[in-house]
Amino acid sequence: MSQSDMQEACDDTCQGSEALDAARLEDKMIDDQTAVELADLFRALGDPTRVKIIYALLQQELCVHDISTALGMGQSAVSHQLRYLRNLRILKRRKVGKTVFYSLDDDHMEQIFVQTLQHLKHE
Amino acid sequence: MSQSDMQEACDDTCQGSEALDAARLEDKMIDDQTAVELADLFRALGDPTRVKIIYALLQQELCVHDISTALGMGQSAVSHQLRYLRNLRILKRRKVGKTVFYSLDDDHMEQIFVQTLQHLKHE
DNA sequence: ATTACATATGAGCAATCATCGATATGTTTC
DNA sequence: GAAACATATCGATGATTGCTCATATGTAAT
Repeated sequence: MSQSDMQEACDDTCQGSEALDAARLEDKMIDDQTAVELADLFRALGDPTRVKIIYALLQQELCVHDISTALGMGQSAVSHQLRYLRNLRILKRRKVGKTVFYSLDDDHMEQIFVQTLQHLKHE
Repeated sequence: MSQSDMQEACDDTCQGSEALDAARLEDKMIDDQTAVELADLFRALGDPTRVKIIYALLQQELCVHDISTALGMGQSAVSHQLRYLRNLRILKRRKVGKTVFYSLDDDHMEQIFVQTLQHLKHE
């Protein structure tokens, strides 16, 4: 309660915000659903295991077992993450006999990784 | 244990993976630290509130109160997220009197958002 | 100094999540 | 059909996290 009072009052005193009436701010806001979808996608990349999986698949198609071996992780954990990434249409499957090959479903991932790696290196 | 047995055995039978000896896979893997740092960055973008904050700041510098108002959230919650994003050098501060203006510390975010929004729209 | 404002911080709680172990499904070979 | 293999799924658990409430810090005006 004391917070909303504070906010009301600030509308009159905040420097720099006179130029922004509420209407203008609304216009520049991202809509809720898009924000959630964006966040869901980013969160999918927000785990070291999934980063490693995607990075490996950036270079070549791999089967579950090979990913599991490469990461030194249990097959179950890897399979869970693969399903997770597939549900978000980041990965796709290709079945050959009993083996399932995973690969990227989209070529945006490469650019996203490149940009983010640049952000890391810089500064 | 039964899992590693399964993995050993698969090395001989997995189709398509004959071309990948362990050494080659190692070479194409991302190193652990980089994976963690990448994941940390992505996780920072993996929340609707933070997405909204960054999206708003993509267009203009804003003070804490204005962000708080725009998102319809408590000042404390916003302040916490701002600190979080600042620690990862995604945002920077500029102080004017009692007001603190936040803005992006880097111009990579725009590209990252553009690419990821494209991934969303497509398919 | 006192009051009001703007932001920052700390503790606690509910919810989410990554992993593991065990088991299930699907496929090939014998 | 039975056995072996590859992957998928289920349940449980420890760890992380986003928010709220309360309070602290810093700044400006009277």
